Amino acid sequence: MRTTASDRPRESPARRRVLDTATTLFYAHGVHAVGVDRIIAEAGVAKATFYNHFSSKDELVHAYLDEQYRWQRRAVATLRAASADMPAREILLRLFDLMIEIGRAPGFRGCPFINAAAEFPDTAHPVRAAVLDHRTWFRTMLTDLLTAAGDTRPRATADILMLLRDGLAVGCYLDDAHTMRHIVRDALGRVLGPPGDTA
Amino acid sequence: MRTTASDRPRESPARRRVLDTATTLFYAHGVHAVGVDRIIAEAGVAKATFYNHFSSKDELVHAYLDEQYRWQRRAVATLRAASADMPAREILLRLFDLMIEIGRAPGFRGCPFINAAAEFPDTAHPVRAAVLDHRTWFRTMLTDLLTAAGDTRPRATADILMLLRDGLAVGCYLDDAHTMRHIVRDALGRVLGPPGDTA
DNA sequence: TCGAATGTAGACAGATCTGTCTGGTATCGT
DNA sequence: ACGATACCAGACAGATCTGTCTACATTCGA
Repeated sequence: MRTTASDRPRESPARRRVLDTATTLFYAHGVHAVGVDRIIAEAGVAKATFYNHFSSKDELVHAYLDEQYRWQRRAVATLRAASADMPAREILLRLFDLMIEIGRAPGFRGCPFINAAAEFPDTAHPVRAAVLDHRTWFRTMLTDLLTAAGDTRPRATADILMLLRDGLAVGCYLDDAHTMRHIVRDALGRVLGPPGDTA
Repeated sequence: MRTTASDRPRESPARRRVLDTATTLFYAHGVHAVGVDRIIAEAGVAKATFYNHFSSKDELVHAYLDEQYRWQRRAVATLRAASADMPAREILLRLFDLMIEIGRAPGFRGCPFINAAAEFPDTAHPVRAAVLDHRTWFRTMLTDLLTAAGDTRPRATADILMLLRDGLAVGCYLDDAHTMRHIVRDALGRVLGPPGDTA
């Protein structure tokens, strides 16, 4: 059973090019710094085509974040599938390793959701709703993993891991991304306690 | 000895109004979302006057961050002066309490430096240099406090506290700022270890 | 073969952006 | 009294912003 259709917008080569280009440009330069003209020029798409697929720039921004969300969920699903036979604590450590790996990659510019929120102050804006959705998902996933790992206060610990996650994203962008692995491992060790500890 | 003058730009009522207005607008809406026209209109200042005090909008942005930096150093200096007779660990806890208090205030929109960095990708831009200066200062201050508190690895711990600081700023903006106090206290307890512990 | 869908190219409107410039006014020290 | 300084008001240039529109080309299924 294919689930390509219905709820998600129709796929087309032009739409794909626009979304890919917008993703690159929005992330690299910020949303407000990139105009529609530049996006369609680099995507090689006519303006009418653009507005045929997206009713406004705001909708494109929302689609950009939606796709980021989708990628992250897929990445986490892949990680969990590949680590199915491992203890939950190990999966957690690998999750943070994965985030640091991403943060060390050239061109990393922080968390796209945090960055977008910095540019969209209106909490009623769909972009902010997308940011909240993403955060809720991530926090819930952390809580699940911590529960499976036997953490006695999984929700409290998940809130702390959210601090580390956000700090990791900012730190990889603004500080030395190479030292971040040690820092985060140290932090995780202190926050989670010694291995096998259920406190 | 007054140090009001020379190195810092000349003070004037018009300049003051411009900088205050820009601070409010830049922080509330983001730098790129606020134009010079709006700033001078709300500041009640002529355009020529604006460009007489600031050679460009970029310079105004830099002045905005510079002032934020100044405010934070003053706030920390005040805190340390008021807590001079307390153990360093207690000062650290109060420092984070202060940050959370700020983060809970209405209109809080995250760390102005992190937000500015999200809008300025060019690492060679003066704005990014200002962000780095601020981070270096803050990390150094944490290291000093941790050293005074008898932490055995003050630099490593300071790096972790940077994670918490950044996560705190993001979390107060995007999540429930009211629960952040408990979360951060919990995190500090785990990261710093039990009171009196020098590990 | 025809019509619908999808695409390109680009003019256009109306607003807003940064930065420059002219001209007039008020204040203040000397 | 006078010159310097600071300020206000606003026109202006040139670019760029979002979004709409016209006109035409291509593809493909019925």
